[in-house]
Amino acid sequence: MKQTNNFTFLIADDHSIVRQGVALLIKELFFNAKIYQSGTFKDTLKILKETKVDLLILDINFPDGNSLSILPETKIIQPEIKILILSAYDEAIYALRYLNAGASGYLNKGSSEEEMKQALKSMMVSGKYITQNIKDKILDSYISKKPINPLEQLSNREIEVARLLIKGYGNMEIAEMLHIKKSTVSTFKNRIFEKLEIDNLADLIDFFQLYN
Amino acid sequence: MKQTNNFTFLIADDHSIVRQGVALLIKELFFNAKIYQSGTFKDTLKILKETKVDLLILDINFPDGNSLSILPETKIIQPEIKILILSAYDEAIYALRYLNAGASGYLNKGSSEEEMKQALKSMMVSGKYITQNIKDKILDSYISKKPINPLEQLSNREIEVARLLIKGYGNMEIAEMLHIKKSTVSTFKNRIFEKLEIDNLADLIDFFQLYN
DNA sequence: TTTTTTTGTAGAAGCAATTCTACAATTATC
DNA sequence: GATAATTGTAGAATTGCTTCTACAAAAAAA
Repeated sequence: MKQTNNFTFLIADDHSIVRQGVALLIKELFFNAKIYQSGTFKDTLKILKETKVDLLILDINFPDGNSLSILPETKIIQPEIKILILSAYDEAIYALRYLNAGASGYLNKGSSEEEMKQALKSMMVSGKYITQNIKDKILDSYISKKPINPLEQLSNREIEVARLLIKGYGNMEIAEMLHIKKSTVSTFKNRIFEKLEIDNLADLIDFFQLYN
Repeated sequence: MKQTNNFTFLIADDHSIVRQGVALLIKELFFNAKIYQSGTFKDTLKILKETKVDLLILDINFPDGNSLSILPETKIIQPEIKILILSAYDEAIYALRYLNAGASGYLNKGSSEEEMKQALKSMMVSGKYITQNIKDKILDSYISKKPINPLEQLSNREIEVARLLIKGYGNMEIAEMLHIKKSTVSTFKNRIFEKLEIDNLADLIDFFQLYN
């Protein structure tokens, strides 16, 4: 059954097909919805300044700069706005960051149509949408008191090693630079990976790009 | 003005919103269109085997393995099929590869709705769609023979391996995925590094971030 | 249309990285 | 103040990765 409420949506994504797809979904759920679209950072802020928006649907890979920095700006312009993050990554790591920065929902692009509709409804009704997966993460973070920035878990020496690793140095090179044995470097690498719950260099590089 | 022809489309993309968006676009242009959708490699081939499809719209980042290898298979099953590649990356390097492998059109996800409609119409009318941008690339590549983008130096298989490497997969995993020996993966890794004049994964990731 | 280069593949030997175990020193926690 | 957890360090065994060599097929160059 279609809602008759007069909500206003802004879809911020640089891919017009994605915008079209989301718009279609919204129309199916909210009959009278006003839907705005923007493909750039600039346009997004422009629309936000001009028009009161109920729900901003924001793509995580925004072209000009990272979408993380839009969040605080958006909240300043429209403190009441609800923000649903649309992400191409399934990594729940990213979710916490965005939720912390002011978003109140996080949705993966790979989700089914049903999940998406659920997310949209949930955002409009209860103002938030968080999957069980992410809820678990948040709980974990409370229980274990792990910092939101996972890199804070690393000890000084671990950070030191991690920095050299992401620059592309091998274990032996790092051992020489830090005047320790290569087996020690391996141990550190292992501990770093364990703490961040990853198992390869590419993910470590991602982490440093995101959180550093 | 709407066409009345009875075309069949298959949209292969792992993101349902994208599929919805494309489907909407097609419906606007081709009134009676039959539209199939698939979210995996397997489904795509299954549908192709069962149903005659006029136009396959294929996402470049298909989850299970690379979409490049679907092209020859598709052409074997349905030699008459037209293929339009949908890419999230800037056309640059990839377009030529895919056109060479049997695609007859290449479209960026960031294109405007108008461009997309143009592409779809063009695919159905003339059987191909290539932007001026790509035409220029083709010309350039004929004239200068020198790739502007260093990644163009890599062969198809090398690109394939490189993309798995930057996702963090190890040699053995890649060997399994591509059904080759791990020593072969090592050889490829070496050739990739040589061609790009680098010697570690971190630099490879940088390269892909810059040029891709 | 030969000749040369590139591409896709792999075996074997050697080298590097990981895993498992360990331990003392520091730092938290109870 | 005593007990537990974390940190910095390393050896040995194993596993994974690189290097060097090789070869056939395809593509490009001469």
